[in-house]
Amino acid sequence: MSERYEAEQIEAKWQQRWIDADIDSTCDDPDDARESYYCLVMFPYPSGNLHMGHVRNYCLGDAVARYKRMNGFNVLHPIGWDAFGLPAENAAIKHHRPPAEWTYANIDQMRTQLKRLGLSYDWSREIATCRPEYYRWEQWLFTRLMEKGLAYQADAEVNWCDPCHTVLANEQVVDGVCWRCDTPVIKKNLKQWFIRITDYAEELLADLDKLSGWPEKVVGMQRNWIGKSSGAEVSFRLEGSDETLDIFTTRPDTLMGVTYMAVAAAHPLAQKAAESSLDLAKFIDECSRISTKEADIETMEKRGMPTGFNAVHPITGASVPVWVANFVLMGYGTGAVMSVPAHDERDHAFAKKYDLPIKQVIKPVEGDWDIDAAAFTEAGELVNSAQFDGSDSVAAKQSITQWLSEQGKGCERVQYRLRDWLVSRQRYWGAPIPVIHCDDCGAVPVPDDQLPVELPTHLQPTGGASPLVDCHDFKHADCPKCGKPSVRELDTFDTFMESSWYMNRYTSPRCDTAMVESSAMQRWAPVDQYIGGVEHAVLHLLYARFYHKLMRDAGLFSTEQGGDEPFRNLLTQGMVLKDGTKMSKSKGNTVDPKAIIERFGADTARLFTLFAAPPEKELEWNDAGVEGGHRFLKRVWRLLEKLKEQHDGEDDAAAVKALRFTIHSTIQRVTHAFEHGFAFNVAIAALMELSNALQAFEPKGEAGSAACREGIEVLATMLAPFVPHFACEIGEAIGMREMAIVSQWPSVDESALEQNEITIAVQVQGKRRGEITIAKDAGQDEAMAAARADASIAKWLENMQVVKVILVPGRLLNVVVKPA
RNA sequence: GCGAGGAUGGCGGAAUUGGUAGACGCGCUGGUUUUAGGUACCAGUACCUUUGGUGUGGGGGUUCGAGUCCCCCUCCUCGUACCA
Repeated sequence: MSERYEAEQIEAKWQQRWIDADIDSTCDDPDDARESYYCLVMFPYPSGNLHMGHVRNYCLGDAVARYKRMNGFNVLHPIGWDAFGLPAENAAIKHHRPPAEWTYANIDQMRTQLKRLGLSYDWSREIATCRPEYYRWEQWLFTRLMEKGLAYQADAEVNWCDPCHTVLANEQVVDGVCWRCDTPVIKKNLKQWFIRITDYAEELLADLDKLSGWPEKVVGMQRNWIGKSSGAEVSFRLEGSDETLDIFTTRPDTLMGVTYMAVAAAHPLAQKAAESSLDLAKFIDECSRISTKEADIETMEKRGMPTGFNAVHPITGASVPVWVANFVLMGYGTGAVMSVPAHDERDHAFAKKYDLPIKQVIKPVEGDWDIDAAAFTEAGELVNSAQFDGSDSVAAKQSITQWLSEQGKGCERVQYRLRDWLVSRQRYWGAPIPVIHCDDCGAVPVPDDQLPVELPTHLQPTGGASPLVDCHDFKHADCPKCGKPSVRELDTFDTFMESSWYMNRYTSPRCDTAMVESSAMQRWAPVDQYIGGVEHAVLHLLYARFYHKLMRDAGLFSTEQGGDEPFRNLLTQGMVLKDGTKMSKSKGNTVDPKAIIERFGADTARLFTLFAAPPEKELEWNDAGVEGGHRFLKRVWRLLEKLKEQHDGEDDAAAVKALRFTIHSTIQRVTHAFEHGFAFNVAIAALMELSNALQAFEPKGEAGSAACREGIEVLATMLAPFVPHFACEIGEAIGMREMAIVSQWPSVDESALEQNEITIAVQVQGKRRGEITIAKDAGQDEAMAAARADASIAKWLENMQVVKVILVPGRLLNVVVKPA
C-alpha cells in the first residue's frame, strides 16, 4: 500500500481481482437459499459515449445492488443495449457504413467505459436488442397478438415526421413536435400496424393502484395519459334524415340544456355540408391547416360555422343547429359534442360569440347564478328539465342515461384518452414486422419455424426511404398459407417494442426455446428496484407495463410467477445539469465522464454523483465539488496512519465511548438511507462525519486502538457500495478477512448506543439558553436542578415564577415562566 | 386553466414523531508548511446595532415549543390540456 492514494492503479488492480473471483455473476442455482433481488437500471442506447446521466443512473443502481449483496441477497443486476434506432441510420448515412457496424463498435466502446466505472454487472447476461436471438421473440409474440386480434393493420390518420421519414406513436409526439428531432408532425392517412393497448386501458389504470413503490408523480402522469372519463353516448337524429349524430358527454345531466351541436372539421357531417357551401369548405380547410402545436391551440380563437344541418333533441324533440367548431377534435370521442352553454365554459363562450341561446337546466342548491354572465359548472338541482326537474344533478346523470337507454337513444359509456399503440415505422434499422402480404390471403403472420425474420445487416441507408424497399432478397417471400409468391412487410417495429420486455428477458437471456423461462420469471420477476430517468414516465413505462400483461396473457408466466406489473419499485433520477441547464453538445456545457475518471478515478466520479444531490433531484455539476469528493477519499486514506503505531497508555474511556457511539449511530443512519428512499447524499455525509470523528480521535491504548480499527473497518465496509475499489483497498490495508464488497453489512451494537449521561438543550420561554448534561433517565426535578446550577441558564430564571416545565427525554428541557 | 412538487446561509443541500435550524460538502476569510503557485493541514464562516437581538418566500393562526401542522397570499419548477 502506497503512501499516496493512486486511484487508477488501485481500480485496475481490484477490477482484475473481481473478475478472477467471479464476484458479479448472478447465481441461478435453484439450491441457492438466498433471497433474490432484482435491481435494474434503464439500458442505454449505444450512442458511442457514456454521458453523465448514464453515470448517475448506473452509480445509483450499483450502490443498491452492492448493498443488497452485502445483506445476503442473491442479486440480479444486468445490463444490455437498446440497440435499434434512428441515430444508427443517421450515422450510417454520414459515415457510409452500415448501421450494424456503427452500433456494434459503439457497444464495444461503451462496454469498456462501463467496466472502467467498476459497476457490478453480470456481463454474461448482456443483451443487444438488434440481435436476431432477441427480436425473434418479439416477432413471436407479435404473431400471437395477430392471432388474438390484438395486433391489427388499419388505415388511420397518423403522425408523420418528415425528417425522420416515419410515423410516430401518439406518445412520441411531444407538444406537437417529434420527440427526436423537434420538427412539427404532419397528419397523414396511412395503413399502419397497431397494438390494441386500449383493450388493456382498464387494467393499466386499475393496476396503477398496486404501484405503491412508484413516485406518485409518475402514477399521476400515467393516469392522465390513459384519461378515463365516464359518461354517456347520446344519439341525436338528424332532421329530415334517418342518420344520427352520436356524441359522448360526461354530463348527461345537462342534456336538457343543449342548444346546439358542434362537430370537428374532419367529421363526415362537416365534410358533407362543405360540399354545398364554399364558405364552409374554406373554413374547414383552414381548420385542418392549423398546426397541432399546443402553443397555437392555447391562443387559438374559438371559431365556428353552421353546417345547415339540424339535430333533433332526444327528449324534447326540439330542433338544434349543428355547427362546425375548430375546438372539437376528431380524435377524441366521436368527433362531435352536444353543447350546453349554460353549464360548460367553452360552450358558453362560443354561444356568446355567435349569439346562440343559453338554457339553464341546473341551479345552485343555494343562492342565485347569473347564467348569462358565466357558465354554472358545479353540481346542483335540475330545472327546466321536464320530468327530471328537482332531482340532484349527480343522480340525474344516472336517471337521464337510463331513460335514454330505455328509449334506444343512448347508453352509458366510458371513454379513454389512450389510443392504440402505433408500432410500425418506415425505417430500416429496426426489428422486421413478421408478416407476409399475400394477394389472396392478406397479411399472414410468419410461422414460428420461420422466425426470426432476420433483418439484412449489410444495407446502406441513403436518407430517403428504407433500403429494405429495394432489397429483393428480403422483400420476396412465399405466402406461408398458400405458397404464392408474396412480399414481406417492409416496415419495422417501433424501438419501444424492444425496450418493453428486456427486463423480463434478462431473467433467462440465453433461452432459445421461449421468450422467457417461467421458472426464471418466478425467481426474479418482477424487478424489485428499477432506476432511470423520469422522461420515460409515460412512453417506456406504460408500454413495458402493457407488454408485461401481454406476455402474461400469452401464457409465458402466470401472475404468481411474474406478477401483473413489471416493476415493483421505481426511482426516477433527476437530470445532470451544468450551469443550471441540461448538458448538451450544442450549448458546449458537457462534462465528459472519461475526463473525470482519468483525472480523479472512477471512485471519485461515483462518490460525487451520489453525494451532490438527492437521487430524484437535479444534480448541478460542480468541478470543485468533485475535488471535494476526492479530498474526502484522501482523508480516509490518511486515517490508516492511526493504526500504524502501538499505544500502551490509558485511553479516556468517555472518548472511546463517544467514538463507538458515532460508529454505531452512523451504521444506523447509512442503513436507513438504503432502506428508505436511497438518500445517498445523506448517507455519504454521515460517512464523512464518521471519518471526521476518527480523524479527531487519538488512541492512547488498546481500547482506543480497537475502537479506531473498528471505526475504519465499518467505514470501509459501508463505503463499499459507493466506492468499491477504494473500500477494498482500505479493507485489505487494515487486514479485513474478506474483500470489503463481499463483507457482511455491519450491524448496530445497541450497547454502543446506550448512554448514561446525555446533553440536552435548555429553553426558557421556548428560546434556547444553554445546555445541561444529566443522567439518561433523569426526571424533571433533576433536570431543573441542573439548569439552575448553570449560571448562564439560571440568570433567565431569576425573579421568575416557574409556570410549567416540559422535559422531552433525550431532547430538551423547556421552562415556562412569568414574572414573580 | 387543471394536477403535482417546491421556496432553508454566498452555493449544493441536512433536519424520524412538532423538540438544539443550517449536518455534510463547496466557496470564502485567516493561519501553518512551501522559494513561489498549487497541494496538504489548522481555525473561523446564517445575519445584526453582540451582557443581547433577528432568522427557514410573505401574512395570520394552533402550541410550552413550528422549517415541520392549519388558513390566506406571492413566486418558481415539472407534467398536462379546447378530452366534450
